Amino acid sequence: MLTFSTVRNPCWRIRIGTLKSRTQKASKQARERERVDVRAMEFGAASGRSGGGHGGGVVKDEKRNESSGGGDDESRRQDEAVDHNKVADPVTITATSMVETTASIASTKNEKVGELESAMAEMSEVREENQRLKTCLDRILKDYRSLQMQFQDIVQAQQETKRSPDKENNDINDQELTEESELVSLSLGRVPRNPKSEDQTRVSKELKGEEFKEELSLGLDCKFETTKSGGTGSTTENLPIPSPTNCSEVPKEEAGETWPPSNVLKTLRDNNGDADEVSKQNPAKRARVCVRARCDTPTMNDGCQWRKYGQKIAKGNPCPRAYYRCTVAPSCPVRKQVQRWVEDMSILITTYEGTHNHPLPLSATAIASTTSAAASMLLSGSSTSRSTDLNGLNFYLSDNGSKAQQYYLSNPALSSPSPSHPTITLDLTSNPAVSQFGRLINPNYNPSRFSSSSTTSLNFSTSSQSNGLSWSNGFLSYGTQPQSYNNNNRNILSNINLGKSQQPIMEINNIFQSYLQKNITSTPSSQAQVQAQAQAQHSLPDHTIAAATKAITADPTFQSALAAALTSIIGNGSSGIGGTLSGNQGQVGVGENLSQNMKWGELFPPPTSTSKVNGCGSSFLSKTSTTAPSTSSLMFHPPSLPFASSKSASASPDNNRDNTN
DNA sequence: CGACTTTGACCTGCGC
DNA sequence: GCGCAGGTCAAAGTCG
Repeated sequence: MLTFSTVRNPCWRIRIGTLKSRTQKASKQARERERVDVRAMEFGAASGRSGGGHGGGVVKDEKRNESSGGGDDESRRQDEAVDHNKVADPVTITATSMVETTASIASTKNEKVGELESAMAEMSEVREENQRLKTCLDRILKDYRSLQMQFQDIVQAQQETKRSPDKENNDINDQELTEESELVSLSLGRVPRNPKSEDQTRVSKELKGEEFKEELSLGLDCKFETTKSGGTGSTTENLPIPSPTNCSEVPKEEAGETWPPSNVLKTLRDNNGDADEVSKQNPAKRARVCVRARCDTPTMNDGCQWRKYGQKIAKGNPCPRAYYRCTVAPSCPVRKQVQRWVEDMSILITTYEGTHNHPLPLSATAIASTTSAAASMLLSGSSTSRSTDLNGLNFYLSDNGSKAQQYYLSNPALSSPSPSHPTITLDLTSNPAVSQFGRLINPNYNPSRFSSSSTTSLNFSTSSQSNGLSWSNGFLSYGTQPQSYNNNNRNILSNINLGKSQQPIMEINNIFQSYLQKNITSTPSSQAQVQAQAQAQHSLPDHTIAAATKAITADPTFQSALAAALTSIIGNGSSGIGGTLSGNQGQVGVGENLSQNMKWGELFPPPTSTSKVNGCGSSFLSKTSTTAPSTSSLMFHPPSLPFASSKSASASPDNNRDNTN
């Protein structure tokens, strides 16, 4: 399974290679020494026999010096001995030199043997470590499989439980659930498979249960975007949904038709009014997601492969706007525009348009999921001011610029410049967490240049306000308020290290945030909850992990939501939980996910109580700390796993290209 | 030589 | 209808 040849960590390869080369070098040197020694002995014997063959000895010495490079102490000693032979008794001197030579040979051999032994010891250490890793891997795999089985059992049980009452409204529910299944992949930023496929159908049926609806709503907060009527979200019913399609991340097949390339548009335009009709019906397909992030490279590395097809000086900005199109798939309609912000050249504005019609690279799913969520909010909003609590996420939509929080930069030129292009801007520039996100989307990003943040884990934070993820004046922003209980809770999961890409961290983090916000934004059901929240601000940092674990374990709903997210992350085309919930089209293999297959059972044991959702959040909050987020982190994998994080954003193959754009 | 970038020309939508 | 600005095309140039 895991052998030297399959070790992915380049450091290991280097180490092993060094060991090998060192060992080979040592043995080679020892062999050469032996050869030289043999020659010296032969020479000594010959000279002893002949008693006067110096001329031949000199010639040999010259040759030997040439062959040994002339820098060898032994050779020098032998030369000296030979020279001495010229004046002293040849037999005595030869014997002496032989003794000396033998002694030096012995010492040299001892040295080399020592070197070899140490190298061998190192090798054996590596082997042992390899063995340990194998064991660890096996254990993780075992855990993963058992969890997979448990999850399937639970799903089947719920399916059976809910099947009978659902039969009455089967048709309606099927339709709704198909929509929900679409939504699953939306916020995860992945391209789902054909909704007609078995997995999707299965998901649809599984999602009939109320719990699943809630699970999804916890973490996958984009669901309201395509809910036409009577959706699952409490506040979605009254929202004017401009279109059943999403703008940026809705899969093409499911959205019916999205953002075609210009040539397609041209073709459609030529075919009389069909395209116009479609565009009228689906104005949202032109929605854009604008990501503003500090970036010291020409473009952000968002994991996708882009080809520049144009550049233009836009009005009001001396910096040219570059146009890129996604080249991961030839027919991918996604385009992006990249432009420096005129007021701060260190800020890069990247505007995404369209939906990828291909599996996203792992490193691309982070930004895709983020933009997806943002786009969905954009589409769900309207021009009127509104505050809405959607499944725990509290969004604020307003046209009133005065309501924008001070940290959220607002540039009217950037937000919704055109009615046909409603734009949402993700402002990732005003927050220490932004530096982390900036690192995520751009491995060359230097946070120290822009931020004083020193956290070591991805901190994709939200505001500490109850509505941590704020929408204001067209800007979806991640808060920068001083830390409070929410902030600290957030940081617990912010520091979860899945040992692979940072993208899953974001997804889990988002879900966790959603969960927290759901609990926080909802009116505390009791005074105890209020007190718990207040206490959370004064609790100790040591409690963070325990508190998080407790909260997670105490709340089956959150567990399920987290499980759903994880399975979607881990998931691939298999028939397991991943295949059930993920639309990742199998782009992530099981092997690559091994590091993510954390010991779920250990970390999140089955709930032992019948805690309710809201209460759980408070209990969790009451145990969390107010100190720096870096004080604790939940590691889902052994830190020494060398095969982790091999596919982080920094490893994206298009880094360089993007950086040179 | 293929992939990619550059850049001027062209197309389209929108406001006046 | 005209002009402007955004967006796209495609030939030429560049690079590995």
